[in-house]
Parts: sequence; C-alpha cells; structure tokens
Amino acid sequence: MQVTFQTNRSVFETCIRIMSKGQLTRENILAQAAALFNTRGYAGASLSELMQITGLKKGGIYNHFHSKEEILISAFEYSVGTVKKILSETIADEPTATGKLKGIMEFYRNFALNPVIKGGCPILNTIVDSDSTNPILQEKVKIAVDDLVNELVRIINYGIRKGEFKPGINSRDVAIVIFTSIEGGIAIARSHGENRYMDIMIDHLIKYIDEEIVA
Amino acid sequence: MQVTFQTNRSVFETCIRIMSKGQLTRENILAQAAALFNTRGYAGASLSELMQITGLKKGGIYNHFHSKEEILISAFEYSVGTVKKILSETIADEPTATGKLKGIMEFYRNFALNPVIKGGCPILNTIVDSDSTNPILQEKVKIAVDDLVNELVRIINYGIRKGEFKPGINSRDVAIVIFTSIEGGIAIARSHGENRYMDIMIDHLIKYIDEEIVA
DNA sequence: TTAAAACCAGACCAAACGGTCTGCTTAATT
DNA sequence: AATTAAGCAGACCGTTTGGTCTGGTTTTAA
Repeated sequence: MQVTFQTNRSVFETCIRIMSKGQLTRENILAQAAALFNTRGYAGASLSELMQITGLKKGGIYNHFHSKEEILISAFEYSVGTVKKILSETIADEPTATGKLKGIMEFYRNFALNPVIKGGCPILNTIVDSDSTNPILQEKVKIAVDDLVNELVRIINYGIRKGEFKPGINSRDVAIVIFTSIEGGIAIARSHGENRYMDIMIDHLIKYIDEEIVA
Repeated sequence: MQVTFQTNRSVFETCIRIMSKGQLTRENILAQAAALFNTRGYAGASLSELMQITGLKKGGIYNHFHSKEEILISAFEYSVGTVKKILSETIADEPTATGKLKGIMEFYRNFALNPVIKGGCPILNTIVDSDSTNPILQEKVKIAVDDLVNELVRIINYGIRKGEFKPGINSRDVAIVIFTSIEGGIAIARSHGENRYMDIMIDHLIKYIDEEIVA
C-alpha cells in the first residue's frame, strides 16, 4: 500500500490498521489544515490552498466537513490535542514536580521557532485570530488555556503535597504566571525569529521557580 | 464646519487648523483602519467594511492609498505611534525610574480589555497576523518591539545610574522579561475577557521589580 | 473671482472566494 | 464475487474580493 500524502509518521502508523480510508484522509485534512490555519489564520487561509496541500479537490474535502469553519474548529482541536499529547509524553517520566515543571520549560524553549504545529503556538494564534470574530472558537481556546493551566496547577499542588514546593504559594496564580510568560515568550521570539528571547524568558521562569516556588 | 466622522477628539482638534481636508480624511482612514485591522486581521478585514466605517467610497480611499497593504502598513504605524505617544505621556511626569516602570505597569494593567486601539495590542496582533505572511510588516513590528524594549532599557539604565536599581542587573534582559510578560498577559486576559489574568501578571511583575530590580 | 488642483463618488472589472451537486470510482460488507 | 456504501473529482453557482478609471464636485491657491 502506497501513501502519497505526508503526515505524522508515528500517528499514521498506529492508525493505519484501525482506520478506514475515509478516516485516514480526514485525519490528513486536519493535519494539513491545522498547519495552514496556524500560519495564515482563518480568513487568510483558503480552501484552494487546503486543496493543494492535501492533494484533494473540493468534493474530497467537503465529504468530511460541512464548512470551512467546521474544518477550523476540528483543526484547532487537533492542534491542541497534539500539543497536549506530546507535552504530557515529554514530562511523563519525570517523577518529581520540579522535574515536570522544568521539563515543560525545556519543551517550550524550542517551541517558538520549532512548534509542534507549523506556524507557532495554536493557542496564541487562535486567541488573536478568533478575538471578536468567532465566539465558538473563542470558547474552545478558553478551554484549551484552562486545560493547560490546570495541568500546571495539578503539578504544583503535587509539588506542595510532596514537600517539594513552598506550602504557602497560590498554585493557580503561579500556573497562570508561568503559562502567560511562555505565551508571551513565544510571541516575541517569533516576532524576531530568534530563540534568544525565548531563552531569556525560560531562564527567567526557571529562576523564578527555583527561588519562589521550590521549598 | 460640521464633522460627520468620529475620531480622537484631541488629535482632531489640534490638527483641524493645520491640516487640509485631504490630510484630515487620510487621518480618519488610518484611525478607522487601525481599529479594523487590529480586530479582524489583514485578510479578515475588507475594503467594503473600511468604506462603511469611514463613510467613504472606493475612490475616496484609493485617492490616499495605492493598495490595501499600504493602508495596513500605515495603519500599523499609526497604531504604534498612538500607543507610544500615550504611554510616554503617561510616564512623563514620573521623576524616578521606579515610578516610570510602575507607571508603565499601571498603563498596561487596563490595556488588555481597554486598549488604545480597539482589538487589543496592535503589536501582539500584528506579530501573529503578519507571521510568515508579510515580511514588510514583520520588519515594522520587529522595530516596534525593539523601540518599546529600548524605552524600558533606557529607564532601567537611568535607574541604575541614579542608584535606584541594582547595578549588576542586565537591563536588556530585564526589559525583555517585562515587555514579554506584558504581551503574554494581554493575550491570556483577552482570551478570557477577564482582567484578572492581567492583574496577576502585572502584580507579579511589580513584585519582580521590587525584589529583583530595586536596590 | 477664476483657474488649477485635489478630492471623491460610483460604475466597472477579472479573479478568487466558500459552497453545492452530479456522477464516476473505489473501498467495504456479506 | 456481488452488492452496497463511501469517497472523491470536477463542473458549476452566486457573492465578494481588491483594484481601476472616468467624470463630476469641492478646495485651494492665484
């Protein structure tokens, strides 16, 4: 069996046997659309370009989705799911809360210029892109932010429970500071195309964790 | 003389006597376009909508600009100029470096949900919007970031010289941390439509300044 | 006041947009 | 192997896009 389109190999190989042809092309559309919307934005991305990069024609795409907006929503969920999956895999083996936090720091250190989804951070991009234009997506991105913040909260609470972190800290506030700083770092680093800015931000966060969070 | 279109009153009143009619409408186009592009993005904003909000027809707009992209570039410079002007006015009366820094903090505290230009921070939005799509604008936004960072650097260096701040700090790194954190805060606060997130970030920065920067 | 220049409305254009639908082809089911 | 269902190509549609140009109107300068 020959596969002409390109996609994430590992995902592909694990799915090839349990997915039908239709499900496979659907996944391919999502993978390409995720990158497309993440680089061009919703309005800036056209179906004709999606047709090009997927190798499909209109009929092929609209057989799986009803509208461009439906592709957008699904692609965003695909993007967030992919990022979250890789992120949790990255820190899964870290036994300590400190290790997990620093694992996240190192994950995001290269994220700005080498993002999981081409075009940058899908959350940041979607915040800006959907702002005042797409309430549905705005709700989705809100949930995505909360999910990642809550993940941080869980780690921090775990650290407090284990005695790694100071007992008095507000775990939610700390989580928000960390996540927000990372997103800002991604933005500025991408604006210059230099990872230097992200390094400064990540190093600052590590210092912050060591001095303010770790007991 | 009757003025049908709306714009910044103070700017308007200072300009009304020294500007010709053409220059006045040009300024009006820029003010409206700045808000429009800042909310919808370049691709998401159409000339027809710009025509509506300016009250002009195609001929009226294209008499002052040659293309949509030219409007975009000029509108971005208008936006950045306006923000920088108001920001510098805000901190002009602060005599100390600490006062200036904290003045900037308070300026940005309400900036996320009550931005100078409707739609959020034009720099952040343009970073995302122009990313991988508009090299010219990308260069402009780079300069805008550098300008604001350099402004912070000057203040910090001034603080060091005056003995307000610790002499050992890297003023550029500190400036980048501050600016980047603010931009991140704007993004996350806008994603939720709650200033709470910005408050957390600003309070964190103030604490950071007091503990790490102030001598 | 008059001539020149600037300003702007509005018709017009080709191209691209998102979306629909018919019918052929391929894959899945029995 | 046969039948059904799913997948997909490609023509087609109305609408909107950014952009041009002509001609009339209003400012501005002389």
